[in-house]
Amino acid sequence: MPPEEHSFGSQLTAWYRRFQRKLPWRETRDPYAILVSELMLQQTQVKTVIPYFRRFLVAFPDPAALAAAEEASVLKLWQGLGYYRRARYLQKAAKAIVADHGGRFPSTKAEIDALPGVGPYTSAAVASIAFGLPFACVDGNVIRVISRIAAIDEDVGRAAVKKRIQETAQALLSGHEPGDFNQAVMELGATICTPRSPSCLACPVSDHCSVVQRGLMAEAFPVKTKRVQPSKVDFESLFVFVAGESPLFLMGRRPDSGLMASMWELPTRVRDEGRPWPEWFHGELQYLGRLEEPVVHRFTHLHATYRLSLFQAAHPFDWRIAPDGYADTRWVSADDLAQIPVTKVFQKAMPKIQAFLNRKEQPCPSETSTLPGV
DNA sequence: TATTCGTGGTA
DNA sequence: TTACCAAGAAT
Repeated sequence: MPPEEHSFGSQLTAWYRRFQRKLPWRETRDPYAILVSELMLQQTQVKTVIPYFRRFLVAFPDPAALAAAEEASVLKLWQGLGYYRRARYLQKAAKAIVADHGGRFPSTKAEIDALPGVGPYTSAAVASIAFGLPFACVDGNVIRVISRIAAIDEDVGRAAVKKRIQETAQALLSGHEPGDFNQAVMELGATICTPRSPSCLACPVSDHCSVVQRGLMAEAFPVKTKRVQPSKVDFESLFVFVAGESPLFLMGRRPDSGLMASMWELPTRVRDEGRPWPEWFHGELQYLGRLEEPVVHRFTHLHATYRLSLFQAAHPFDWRIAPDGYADTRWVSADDLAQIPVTKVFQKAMPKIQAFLNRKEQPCPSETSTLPGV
């Protein structure tokens, strides 16, 4: 039986259909495009994702195109978006769609759920948005909205509380168009029922909200336990270059698992004063100096500082630093940088290196080097 | 269940 | 400056 006109779901979906933001992934029902958007949107803000989404679909318009691509070219399009394993999962999913489903996107909840990188949220989102299947998705927005609607004052990190939120969302979805309902809850969380300073006066479902009805503070919900403090780590990095018409410098490809997997960066290791760089270091290189200020970068679980030392080599040489675990190393030119996926830390470091070299070369402007930008 | 995965925005 | 968090999943 259909829900009442003034029910939570009816009022919310009506609001959504009228006031929803115009977003690129809302202009298609192609399940592959929806999947791409959902993988990109994991822990990542809408505004950040939009240009990445457009570029990605131009380069890889369907699962077959993505499945056939070089991994490096996939990571290149993901460069700067973070959580790079998502890019690898997405390509794995495309390969699975080609291999296991003949290139046709699977249309059942169980099959979607089995795709790499697809968890409870993404599975429900794709199933509901692309196929109209009645599964409520629960992301950070939904947790916030439901915890306020129901005034849930228990820690949402607990499994039992998450289950309650999931079940509440599922019950509220009943009888409504699943894709619109799910997106409506998230849209409400993103634009009205925000973490701080929510706009309760503009909320289309405040009549149904326990927090509003009881005069509670919306910002007190959801209840979360505090996070662990990020640890601090000092790194030291090398910029080793060979001058010339087309200058080259050394880069390493990180291992295919762990932090920034498979991304390229300047040769870097955990700082250990007193430990010399390997033997090849001696004789081959001319020391140019080090950057005065380290490059600082904050990850979610790590606060990192990178101290950079600069060297010049007469010729490219065989470089081995296997003990520090690079999957590959290369002498890179400016043209190469357009192809190689690099970390944000590298992008932060390059201008500082350029500035250092420019200062050093000022006495000889005629020899001004043309080191590549990022 | 807890940790490990990036980066950008906000107060 | 720090803390928090954003359309989470894998291990």
